[in-house]
Amino acid sequence: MTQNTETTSYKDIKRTVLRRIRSGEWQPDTLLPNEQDLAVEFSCTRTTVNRALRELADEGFLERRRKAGTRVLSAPHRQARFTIPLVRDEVEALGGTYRYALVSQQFLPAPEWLSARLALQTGQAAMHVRCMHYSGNTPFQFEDRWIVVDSVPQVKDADFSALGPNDWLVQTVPFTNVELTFLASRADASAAGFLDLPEGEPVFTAERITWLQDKPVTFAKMYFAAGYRMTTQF
Amino acid sequence: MTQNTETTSYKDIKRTVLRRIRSGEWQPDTLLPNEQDLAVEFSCTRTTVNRALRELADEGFLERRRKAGTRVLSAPHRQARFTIPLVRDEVEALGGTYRYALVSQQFLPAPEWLSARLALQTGQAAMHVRCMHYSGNTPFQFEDRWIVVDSVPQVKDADFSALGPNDWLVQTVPFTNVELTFLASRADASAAGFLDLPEGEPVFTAERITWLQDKPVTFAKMYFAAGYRMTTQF
DNA sequence: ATTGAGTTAAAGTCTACACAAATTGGAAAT
DNA sequence: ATTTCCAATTTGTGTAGACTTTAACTCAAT
Repeated sequence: MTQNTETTSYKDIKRTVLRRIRSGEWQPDTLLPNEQDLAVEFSCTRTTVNRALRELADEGFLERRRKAGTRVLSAPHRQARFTIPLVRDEVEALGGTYRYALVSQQFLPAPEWLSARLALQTGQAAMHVRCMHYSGNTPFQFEDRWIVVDSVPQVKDADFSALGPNDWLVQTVPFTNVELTFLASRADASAAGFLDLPEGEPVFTAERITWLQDKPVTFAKMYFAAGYRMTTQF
Repeated sequence: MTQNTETTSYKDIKRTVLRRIRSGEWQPDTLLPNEQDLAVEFSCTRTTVNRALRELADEGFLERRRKAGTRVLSAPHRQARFTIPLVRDEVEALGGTYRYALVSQQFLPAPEWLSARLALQTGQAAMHVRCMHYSGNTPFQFEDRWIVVDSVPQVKDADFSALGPNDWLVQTVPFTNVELTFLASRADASAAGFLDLPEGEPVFTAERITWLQDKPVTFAKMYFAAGYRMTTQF
């Protein structure tokens, strides 16, 4: 491997700047030297410094303003990134064998709460799908999903007995907007039954609404098995 | 071709590419034209195309590999970004008036579960702080935090009656690593009391562990009030 | 004091080019 | 049929320089 001496890449600069921030050399609110000066210090072009600082700002460490310069941001403005994995990937990442099972699938007029939530006409047709995701024989996630028939007419001919509704949707309809919500909910009778836990138990829950342009496509509520934790490091 | 010749910024390219993905013109798994060809199409340099595609890849829309090219990612591999706000900011963003209250503050040897979790010596000294965050007079969050004295000796003289431990830590110690976990837990007697909800109720909970280099600094468990939802759109 | 206009420093972006690094796909060797 | 190796392609990153946009600052006029 070729160790290029003295080449300062934007990654080196990022590392160095981060180190100075973390060591306290550049405290929060400190104004950094301008790009040109840093370019001289690191003996590279301003372009390279620019990229390094731009990315650090993007990652929430710095704040940059034209003419005002670049300053160190107080820590807690940071952002966290979570990967939203497919259930299958998540199960397999944990060393399990993924298994899917359809629970029920039927046409229904959209219930009132759903119509309100997705801004549907009252009584618009919807496909209601409930299914389970297992890791081996252990329940992993119970999914309760509504698909708006007007937005996805093909769903009338869909069969979710082998292919999960999420996979089917991904293959079938593109989407433009997603709203993802996490909350702690209480296991109702059916979720408790499928996830094999006592009714009323706290359940980590994700709600996902997907739109295609302005048209709501699907609303999904996913109940995770007991003990589920969503973790990220940064 | 209604290609506008006035502006060919990387933002225009991002917009156009996104539109093509969303319109279905470039379905998931589609291989995009290479940078050089796109540069010709947009009549700009490859550098500009590179920046546009790089950012889109960063945002989770594309996957790029040398020699293999750039392809559209199937949707669910996407990442979601959550801003981790300060409680104060969150309360104020919801239109409330933030209020802080210290519940208790005392030195204790770290309990076993904490020593295990943070890889401490058994019986290492710790500062245990419990406090409340209110929106007006409505409970918003109950915080239960441990601070490792060895890592933050100044904590011996800290007074958390006016300034919250998180704000104090941010001002006092830098940190290098954070692990953030979300889960649904069951309100124990004290959390239930402070948050004004029945014992055993599901509570959306965040755990945050912070390190300085290899040294664990603090472990915080934050219990949110009933009905709390963490939402993101993308 | 307050307002307003001009100056100017700093970041933002683009061009044009060069070389580096990865990795695919195929040819050659086994 | 399989493995090894090479070349071609594509993205990754850097240099050098120019022009643009924003907004902090200054100073004069109200």
